[in-house]
Amino acid sequence: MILEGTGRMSINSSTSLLHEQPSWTNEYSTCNVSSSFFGTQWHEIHPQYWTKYQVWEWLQHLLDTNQLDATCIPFQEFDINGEHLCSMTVQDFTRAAGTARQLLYSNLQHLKWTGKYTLTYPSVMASWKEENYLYDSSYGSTVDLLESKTYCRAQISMSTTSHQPLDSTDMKKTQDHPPKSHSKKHNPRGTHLWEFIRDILLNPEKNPGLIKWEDRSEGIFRFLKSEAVAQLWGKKKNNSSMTYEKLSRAMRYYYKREILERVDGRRLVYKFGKNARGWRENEN
DNA sequence: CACAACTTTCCTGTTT
DNA sequence: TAAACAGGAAAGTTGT
Repeated sequence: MILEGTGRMSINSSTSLLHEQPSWTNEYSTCNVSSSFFGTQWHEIHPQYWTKYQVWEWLQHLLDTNQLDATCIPFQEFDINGEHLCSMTVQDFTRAAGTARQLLYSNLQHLKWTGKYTLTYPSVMASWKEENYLYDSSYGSTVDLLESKTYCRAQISMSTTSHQPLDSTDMKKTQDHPPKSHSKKHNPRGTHLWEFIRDILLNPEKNPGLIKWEDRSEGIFRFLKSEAVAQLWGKKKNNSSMTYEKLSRAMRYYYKREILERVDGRRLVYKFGKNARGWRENEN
């Protein structure tokens, strides 16, 4: 709706669409959703209504499409139906889902979030595209993002007993360092680009496959929908002409400041540097 | 108003 | 060939 059909720019990079889809949108044709054990396949219905078997299918699908070893997911923790699965909190996932918790949680949130389930493959993909491109109605303003982030953070901090505020935009540290005369640093327009990117990564509920962790512990991530992220960034800055071209120039300036490190040879891949804060799972 | 921080915009050239 | 990547240069925005 926003730019569809204007022909001026593609919201998505075509390479992302064709080859680098988010893990959970990977080719259905290759994911051997063979089972119609209960008449429907797991991706055709809302997770809420999955049987235990379909929960298992979903897990298996994630393993397959992400080329993960089965040991990444403790299947015994998921001997549950969809209703139970959907009631799991971030804490539950942190406890139960092993190293794949981030993937499982964000994927499930996405599936719950899209809320469109049809019976044909093309329709499924169409709804995916729609959701992922026309995110604005539910994505709303970045206020939504921040509010949701805050909520997510609250849950995370409860579950990890972390006392470290992950965010540097909403609130300032109050105890660590002796406060300067001014508690806030110079921070034009509220949030810096790298914080904006970080917050998308940390906010699975509102990250419909825009950016994905490549290596969570190393802080390596990849843009899946580069132009969509740029549009969102532009929205935050009230700049409708933002593009990935321009956004990426700002990203490159971060190399010198060591907020980002170069990742050579891989397009759309960046890595947080020593001066980027708040992205680690157990920071501080 | 000046200034600094942080982009944003534009551009030319290179790489994938 | 189209997208990305690289940076230089300069203009724009915003908080102090």
